[in-house]
Amino acid sequence: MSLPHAILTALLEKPSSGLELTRRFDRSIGYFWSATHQQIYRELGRLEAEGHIRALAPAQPARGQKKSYEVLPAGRAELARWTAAAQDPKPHRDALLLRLRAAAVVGTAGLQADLGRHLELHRRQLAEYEEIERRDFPPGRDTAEDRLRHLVLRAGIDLETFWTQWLTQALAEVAAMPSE
Amino acid sequence: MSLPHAILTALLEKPSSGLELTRRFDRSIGYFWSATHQQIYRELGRLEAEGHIRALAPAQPARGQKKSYEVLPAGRAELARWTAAAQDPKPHRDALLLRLRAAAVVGTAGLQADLGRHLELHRRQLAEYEEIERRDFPPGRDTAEDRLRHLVLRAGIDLETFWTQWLTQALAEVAAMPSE
DNA sequence: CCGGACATGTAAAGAGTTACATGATTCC
DNA sequence: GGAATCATGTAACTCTTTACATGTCCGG
Repeated sequence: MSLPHAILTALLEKPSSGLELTRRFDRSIGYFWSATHQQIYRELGRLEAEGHIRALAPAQPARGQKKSYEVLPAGRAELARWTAAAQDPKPHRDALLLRLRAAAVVGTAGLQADLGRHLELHRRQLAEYEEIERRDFPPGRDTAEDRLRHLVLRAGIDLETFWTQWLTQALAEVAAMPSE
Repeated sequence: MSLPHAILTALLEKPSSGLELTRRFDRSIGYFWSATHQQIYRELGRLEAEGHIRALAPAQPARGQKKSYEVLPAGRAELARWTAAAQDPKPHRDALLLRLRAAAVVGTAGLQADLGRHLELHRRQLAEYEEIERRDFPPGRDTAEDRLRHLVLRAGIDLETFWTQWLTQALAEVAAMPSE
């Protein structure tokens, strides 16, 4: 149940329309909570019905018309409540690790190419995060908000760093094996 | 679409009944692909209908009767196909990172306790993985299967190590902030 | 006035979660 | 024979994904 809270956070950072939110979920927020435009429109409808957000610019709500939303006090309160509430971590699901375990049983034939592709994807993501860090978090700025957001970005950087290293090692191991 | 392949892998490692699989998904396999017993029974039914697995010990298939399954050649072939096929990584979803980003907007009040709880959970998971490494991967063993499974376990260990370090730093940062 | 980009949605299928139901076995 | 445990399963719900539908606006 995190999607509504992801949307509330995004709207508090900046009131937006559905499509603008979709774009921000393709970068920024989406790096750790992805969502498609269908999910976003549905959830915007629910949040409005619950009184957590409200449409700005009361143009006629026609189909091709842009509709922007802002967060109401009730929405901010709900987000604060959720942020502070205890939540158990969700169990992981990682298809790549599963595939390696499967490969231990059925053989590694054909696996190398996709491992290499994943390595390249993680390298690119890492480069993108590092670019964001250079741009948005130059040494010296020091508000509480900056430190928190930088911490989140550091998690992304460190995780991508881990995956590039792990995949490099995995590729070396798989390359050294008979294809069976 | 990875659950059937997780089950095929588990059944190839060792033919099992639904409940035995459920238990193994609570350790081992479940560390990177979790599943509940309801999912497992539903999927066992599908896999049997598709001819990928078959029930062993042809006792009458009554309700409280144990029913074990083994993988058929078609199931092994499907698993090999899936293992080698190119797959895009699924986008991440991490509620804790989202909460930190939300806290940058609504304040960090109440967050510390749950960060500490998560840190403790990750420490325990790390200790469990390290225990498994000591037990199952003593220096010297060197089959291809061992190396692959060890690689998967190392990913678990390194990820948990990352989270304990990251959470330690996050706690320090949050503790140093005014609660707003 | 038409094609493409912008913008908001609907429908249906798939995957995962939660709650509950039912029968068999074993131990007291 | 009653309670606890083992074992398999159903049902309902939520969340996510994929494909499609519809309307607006703007440039040429």
